[in-house]
Amino acid sequence: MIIDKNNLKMLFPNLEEGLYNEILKHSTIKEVKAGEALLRVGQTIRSTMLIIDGVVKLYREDDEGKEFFIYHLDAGQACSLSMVCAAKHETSEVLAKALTDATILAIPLEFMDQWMSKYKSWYQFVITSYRNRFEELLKTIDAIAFSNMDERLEDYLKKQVSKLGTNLKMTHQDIANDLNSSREVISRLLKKMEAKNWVVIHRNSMEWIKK
Amino acid sequence: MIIDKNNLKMLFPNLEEGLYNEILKHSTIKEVKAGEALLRVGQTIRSTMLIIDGVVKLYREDDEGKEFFIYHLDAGQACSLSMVCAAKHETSEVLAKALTDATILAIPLEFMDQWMSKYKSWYQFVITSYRNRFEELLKTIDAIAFSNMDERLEDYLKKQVSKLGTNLKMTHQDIANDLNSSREVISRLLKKMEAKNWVVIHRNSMEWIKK
DNA sequence: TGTTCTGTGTGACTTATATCACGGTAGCTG
DNA sequence: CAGCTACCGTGATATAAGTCACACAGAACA
Repeated sequence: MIIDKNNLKMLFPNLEEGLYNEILKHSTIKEVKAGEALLRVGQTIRSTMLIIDGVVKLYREDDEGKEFFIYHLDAGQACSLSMVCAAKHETSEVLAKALTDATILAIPLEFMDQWMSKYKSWYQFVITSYRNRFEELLKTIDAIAFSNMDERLEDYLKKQVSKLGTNLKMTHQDIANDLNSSREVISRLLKKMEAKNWVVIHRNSMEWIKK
Repeated sequence: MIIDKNNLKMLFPNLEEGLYNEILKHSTIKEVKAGEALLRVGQTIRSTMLIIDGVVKLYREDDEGKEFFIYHLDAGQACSLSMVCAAKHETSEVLAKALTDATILAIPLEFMDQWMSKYKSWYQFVITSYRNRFEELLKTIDAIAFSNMDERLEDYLKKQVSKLGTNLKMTHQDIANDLNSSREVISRLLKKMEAKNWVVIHRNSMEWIKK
């Protein structure tokens, strides 16, 4: 994928002219295949990552390696954690996996500090990213603290639909893993949703038909 | 409480000289009584808050007003959310309550932007605050996603002890509210902990004796 | 001093979710 | 096509947590 100033402007509007040039000059492009991890727990972060294309999923891991889905990142967003960590030369607390094939712009960490004082628009962008990610985390907490599995499943599917369209290619086991539940539970809940005409279940996929 | 440059330096080390002066010049001091709310959900945030003295508890609220405890803020820390929100003139997503009597330094939001580009130490401080708060949130998610109530209760009590000492003046109902559980459940779990000699239960209080 | 209130303890029961055990089936692969 | 494997459905059962009902005890107060 070729990235020029124009598509950078489309994805990240409101940055200063000079900043677009610097980004293009200093960043490297990473192509990631769907399913691949682009950041692992414990990995040292050496660059800030901007999502150019595709969707990335962020996970929290427990001691036994169970992966709990926390939120999505779309094109035009930045991995906030990579920004905080990068600024402090620290390691990742999360696992990031490409949901679709994805293109990532990696900006070496030394520019974080530099641009922060040089470009007001960069500072605004970073702060806004943080706020948005923080809010996502709070919503995740709401879901697990206050909602039952049926609501959480509904939310989860709606989010997937908003990223990938109504035809969801995933198994019940996949969903169970993301929600830290079990296949049987998800199967039963999906059946109930099918009875309510929210979804049509196939093998290895399903179709979300609820408006 | 009188705040001068010296105690500011003690609480927030590594800031630039000029920045301490600016903080003292432009901020106002707020005294809050234990139990009082210093920030409500939906409230517009007009200043960034630094904790000078005391302990503050942050909560997430659901639609029916149930309060779910997320983390503590100590003296020397900043309310990250007040920083993000302040920078964008937005409203609060959380409820902040004083756990003890507390002293807060409120810095009008216009200085956020200014100092960010003027003082590298301020930028570092803000970024570090974020990272730390983000990590707290992730730990909170771990707890509710991966742990049972007994572990969560233990964690919770240990945190309280680290803030307030081993003599905890709170009712079982208070704890149940913070953990979004019910009094009976907490009562039973505490009984089990007492049997293991982790805690001695009194009326309206308990003593944590586990090392 | 007795009365009231608030906090606590506990058994019985309900509910949500997890786990176990299995049987069935779609789709691939040789 | 046979046979295999991954996925799905479902009853039975287990477990954690929430709810209900009520008894009781210490503190507060009149």
